[in-house]
Amino acid sequence: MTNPEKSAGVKDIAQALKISLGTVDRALHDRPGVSPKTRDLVLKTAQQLGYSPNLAAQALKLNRRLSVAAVLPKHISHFFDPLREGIRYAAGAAVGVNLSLEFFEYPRLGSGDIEAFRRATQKQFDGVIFLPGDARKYEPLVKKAAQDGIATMCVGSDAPNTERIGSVSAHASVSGAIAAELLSQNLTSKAEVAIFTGELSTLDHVEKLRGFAAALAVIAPHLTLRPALESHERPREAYRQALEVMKEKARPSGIYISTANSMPVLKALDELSLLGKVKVVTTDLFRELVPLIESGMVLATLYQRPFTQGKVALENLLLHLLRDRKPQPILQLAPHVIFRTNLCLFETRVGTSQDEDIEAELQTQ
Amino acid sequence: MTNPEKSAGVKDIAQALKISLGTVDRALHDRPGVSPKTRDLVLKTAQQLGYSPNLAAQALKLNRRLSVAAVLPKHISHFFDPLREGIRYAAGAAVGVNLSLEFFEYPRLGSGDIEAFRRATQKQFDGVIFLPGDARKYEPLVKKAAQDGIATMCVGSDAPNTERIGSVSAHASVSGAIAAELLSQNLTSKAEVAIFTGELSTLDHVEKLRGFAAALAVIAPHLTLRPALESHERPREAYRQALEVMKEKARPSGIYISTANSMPVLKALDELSLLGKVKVVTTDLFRELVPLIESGMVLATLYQRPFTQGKVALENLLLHLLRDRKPQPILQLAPHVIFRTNLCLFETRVGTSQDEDIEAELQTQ
DNA sequence: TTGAAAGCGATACCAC
DNA sequence: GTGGTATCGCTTTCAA
Repeated sequence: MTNPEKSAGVKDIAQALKISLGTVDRALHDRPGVSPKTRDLVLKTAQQLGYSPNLAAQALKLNRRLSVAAVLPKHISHFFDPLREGIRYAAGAAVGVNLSLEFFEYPRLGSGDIEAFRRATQKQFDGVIFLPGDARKYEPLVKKAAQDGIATMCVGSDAPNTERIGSVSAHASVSGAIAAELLSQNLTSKAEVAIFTGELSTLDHVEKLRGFAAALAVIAPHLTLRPALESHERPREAYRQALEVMKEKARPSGIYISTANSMPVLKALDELSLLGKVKVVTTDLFRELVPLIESGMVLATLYQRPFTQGKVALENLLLHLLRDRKPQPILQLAPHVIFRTNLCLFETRVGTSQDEDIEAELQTQ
Repeated sequence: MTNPEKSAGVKDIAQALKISLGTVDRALHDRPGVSPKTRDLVLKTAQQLGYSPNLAAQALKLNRRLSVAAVLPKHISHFFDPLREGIRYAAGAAVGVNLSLEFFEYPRLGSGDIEAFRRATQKQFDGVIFLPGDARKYEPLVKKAAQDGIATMCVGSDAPNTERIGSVSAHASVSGAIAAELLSQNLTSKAEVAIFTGELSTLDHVEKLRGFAAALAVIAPHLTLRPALESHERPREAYRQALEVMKEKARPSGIYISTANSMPVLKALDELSLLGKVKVVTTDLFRELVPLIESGMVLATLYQRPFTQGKVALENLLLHLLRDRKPQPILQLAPHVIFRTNLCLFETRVGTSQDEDIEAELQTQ
């Protein structure tokens, strides 16, 4: 039994067994060129002595250098800017790796994303972080990347059943379910509710719809759900649809907007003088939304924590790249429910958050 | 201009200037024994070359060893166990430090806490993480610790205007305000609401009361607040008070329990067949609460993220101890609002979460 | 004021 | 199969 204050290193094991450092190293790492007997002996004494490798020394010697690409859209910037910052933050916090990070941008989901991904995977990066819009389209590309030895990590949404090494996103169906619960709490009598979504080919949006509908059915039988309104992320379309549906005599009393593209809908409501009369739950947080939440015109918004998503995505990618390649971790973050009363904790980040805001970002991550 | 792929090190600077490594190091670290001229020259070229120190090498050479104590109560375990785990997690993730962590325990807040803190600060730790119950009583102790060169970090609550190097807690007044908003959403007509609190000498509890009352006044003028009920964390007392107040003819329609000690109150409600009829918002999450949230008997609970609190507390303490001692960061985490619909994301941790649950912990941190 | 060199702990290469 | 040893980049001590 040695000094328990100081954890043992390879040297200690070698001394204890009167063998060389090289042998100890080989045994510990299951490398060829060591007899089974000595291997077991080393492993056992390592256990006994409480061996734990000095990570700093390990990192120094190995001198790993990794290159990672992040392929993300420019829009919507209030979501992807903090996400990128989360990635940068995690990159800065990474110790013992010489990490080179390259960002690839494309205008928006569905326009140039596949091409950007292809461009990124052609340069031999060690890992690529990307947002799978239409997941099906990425299947062959991710497969090819995996064959080329490029680890791919989904962020913002998932591409299930592909060779990606993991994914990080806000839990979509739970987001939808929370929206349903909030509306049910605020609409006590029989009423109709509507959901405005973006693109039902995006897994994330289907899941939100699913979660919303399911929760309504279970906990709010007094609320009936209208057919989902798909705006395809086009503001005009969303505005038109909102005007149309809200002008009806039997208009919905509650609305869930499951995409960040909520302003057109809110504008329509405003013009019809329905803001505040109709209960609205939105998604994400951005500058224009702030006064609406503060004044109670919007009941709540479901914050998808883009900074944390980016941070966690890179952290896990590095874990995969540096340590043993484990089975795919599918992380689904708990969305933050932002009301007018806790808005202040998130408000610092509504602008494209810069520099000093990192402290604040960390506070609510 | 050198290869931009690889960031420059001390060696590169030395070579560029044809001076020795020692001089470069002295200049970079503003150590004595270097002429102002060469110092500036080194600093300038460091800038030009994009010098960034190899943290692994730095850590290896410095071989810092730090000792940290965490002084926390045994009860309530569903809060402090995950908090301790968060501390352990951060300790495990710390690279380049030989960290020795020692836990001090005492039965509960107010019984043995001061003594435990004193015991911990007598052994010369580099840092101490503790929960300031009655903050006033800690003032002289924290001052003494600071004089002895021990960095103290508050967790769970804060001890303002003391020499602690920082604090991490859930934002208390916002917690109270959210509770008010939830009740106001669920009680639309004129009604009374009650708040059950623990100890009004604890800053955290006063703040929750403050936030609750303030938000009620602003956004829910139709709700009137009864005088706060202080249980002093005694279950019997809470139960008695609950029975008494809920038996009245003009009983409250909404209840906010701002302490984890909510079961006695819920038991009283159950016995009076008021569960589900009275709107209840609780604090924290533990096994017994789960079915009540699932069934809608409890509207929501405000989760104070103990794991994250512990993790962040140690992370910041280490930051202070290793890097430059910065001004005190007061971190107030955004509490998670847990409804029946997002309960599933938090449920994994209701037992005293063990081993494998870390992944889940991280998911919702 | 500056230079040279030893070593932190783990790894990998080359002898034997 | 095993032992010795140079090396990663930085800090620090000792000489000059």
